[in-house]
This record gives sequence, structure tokens and C-alpha cells, in this order.
Amino acid sequence: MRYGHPWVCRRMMAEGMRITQTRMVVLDILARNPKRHLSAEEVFLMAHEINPSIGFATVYRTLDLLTRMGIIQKLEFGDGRARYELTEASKKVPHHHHLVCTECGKVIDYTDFTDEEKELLTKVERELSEKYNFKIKNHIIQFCGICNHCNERR
Amino acid sequence: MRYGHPWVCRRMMAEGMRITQTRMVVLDILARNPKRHLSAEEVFLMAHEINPSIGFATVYRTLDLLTRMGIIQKLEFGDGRARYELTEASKKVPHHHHLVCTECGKVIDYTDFTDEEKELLTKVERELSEKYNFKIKNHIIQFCGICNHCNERR
DNA sequence: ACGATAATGATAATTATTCTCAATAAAGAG
DNA sequence: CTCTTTATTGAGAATAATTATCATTATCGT
Repeated sequence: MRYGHPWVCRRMMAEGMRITQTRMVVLDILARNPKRHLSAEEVFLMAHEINPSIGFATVYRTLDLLTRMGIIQKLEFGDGRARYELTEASKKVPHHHHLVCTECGKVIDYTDFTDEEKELLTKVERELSEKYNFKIKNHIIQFCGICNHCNERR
Repeated sequence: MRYGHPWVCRRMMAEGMRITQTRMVVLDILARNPKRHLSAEEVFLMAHEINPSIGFATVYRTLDLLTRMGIIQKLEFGDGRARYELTEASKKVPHHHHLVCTECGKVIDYTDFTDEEKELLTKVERELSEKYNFKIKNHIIQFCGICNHCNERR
């Protein structure tokens, strides 16, 4: 059977993993929704539309697998459910970070200041990596506060 | 009754909140353990040592309250339980960020590169604040990877 | 000291995530 | 293409963190 995402498939094969329909469906969903921060449940619902036989547990397992492979990233915005999106390293999503409203949970992606940020981050990453002997795979940057909407109704 | 943490007490009173023993005990525990990233359960156990009548639910409520007040910060390192520590803004803890091992969950605090980082962060914070009309209270920066220990046993 | 009521403790309820295990399907061998 | 091995899956049960409920308690202005 043929699927897309050749770079992921190559890595899976190289590591002796099987390329299954569920894995490709989950990856596809995340790749097609780069703007949203999908929760496991949302991914499950979308996967279920494509193939109703896909189970919840497998979606979790696949999200976990892709996270450990560094293809997607698990994000936690403090509302009790994890969110997932492709990593920058997967070359499918541009450098960006998140602005989180701690009141309503709204999340804004911002892509400003990325050149300066990127430069500093690369430097910090390299040096921390050496100093602490840590193989750094990616990073999470969130600014937390109150959005204009929540600010107004007070 | 007299407690420490006058700056917190002042703010609580100003906002019509009551200054209770449980709140002060929880705050004290976090203030006395700036190096650790305590989970709600750990805080509960320590609080329970001090006063066995303190309940789990109240610890959660207090952690949530202090978080909303910006005195402590809720951190999620991906192991399914939230951690709490004083914010930089509370002036009790120095500027630092976290290095998280996605394999074993180990967390290293690092305080390197803080001058450059701080400068950039302040700038980014100010400009994002204007652009998105967001009242930014704090930020979370985590570098995720594999620690040397986990790297060796492969 | 008193009274209004915010806060609490105990416990039940909820909810996201993980585990279990028999059934299924991917991939290499023939 | 068929067979075999075994990694992966689906369904549902189990787990664990967090939140809600509600009668009781303790704070604080008077």
C-alpha cells in the first residue's frame, strides 16, 4: 500500500516499525491542520471520520510514537488536555511560538521576532547541549497572560 | 494571626480575599523549595505534615488561586502531573528555564544566557503585548531532549 | 464577641490517559 | 501470491490527576 509522508515512512522502516494505515491517517490529519492545536480527542474524531474502525487508544499510541520520533510535538496549555502539532524539525511548519490566555485558554500563534529569536535559540541550544550533555530535540516557548477579550469584560 | 509573605497578604486583602492558614502554608512550602518543581501531591504531603487537617482539594484550590494571582506558575513537563514554582515576578526566584528529558522526565534548571535572553524576552513581550493586545504575565521556556543518562543506556 | 460569608475538608464525580489482551494486518520469506 | 511471524490494533476496563458538591468552619469588618 502507498501512503504519503515518505520521510516519515523511511524513518519508520529504518527503525523496524510498521507503516500502518492508522499511523498515516493521524500524521495526515496533523499535517493538514498546521494552524490548529489538535487535542487527542480532536484527532480521534477526525480519524474516525476517515476510518470509523480506528480506536482511541491507538490514536494516543500513535501521537506518543510520533512525539518520541520528534515528528510532532506535545504541547500543554494548562487546560488539562495535551495538544499536538508538527515540529519545526519536520520541515512542515514555520518557526512560531504561542501566546496563551490563562483566562479563556485561547492560543495565538505568533511568528514575529523569529530571526533574532532563532539565532539566540540556536546558540543557547548548542551551548546547553554541551554543558549539560543533553541531546536537545526541540523547545517550547509560551507567553502567558490575559487576552484583550477577557480583559474587556471586567 | 500573623503570617509572613506580606506582599501576597497585601494583594489578597486588596482583592477581598481571606488570608487563611492553608494558603500561607502552601505559599511557604513553595517559597522554601525554590529548587524543586513540586507537584500538587508533593505540596499536599508537605502541607499535611505541617497541619494534618489540610485537605487535598484545598491544596489544588490554593495552587490555582496563587497561579491566577501570578505568584506561582504552573508548569507541565509532559508526565501528566502539573508542577508549581514561584514566578520570577514574585521576586523570590531568579530568571531561569528548564531542560526536560523526554525519556526519564528529569528536569534541569539552567540560568545561563540570561542577560541576552532577558533582553530579548522583554522586547518580545512588550511588542507582542502591543500587537495582540495581550496583557502578558509571564513565560515558559523549555528545551526538550534526551539527558546524558538516558542517552548512554541504548 | 458577633455575624455574614468566603473558604475548607471529605468525598464523590469527572476526565484525560494508559493498560490488557485477544484479534488483526504489515512485511519478509518462499 | 500465499504463508508466517509478530508488531500493532480495537474495545473496554483501569488508573490517576483534577474538579465539583455540600455541610461545616474560620476569617474579618463591625
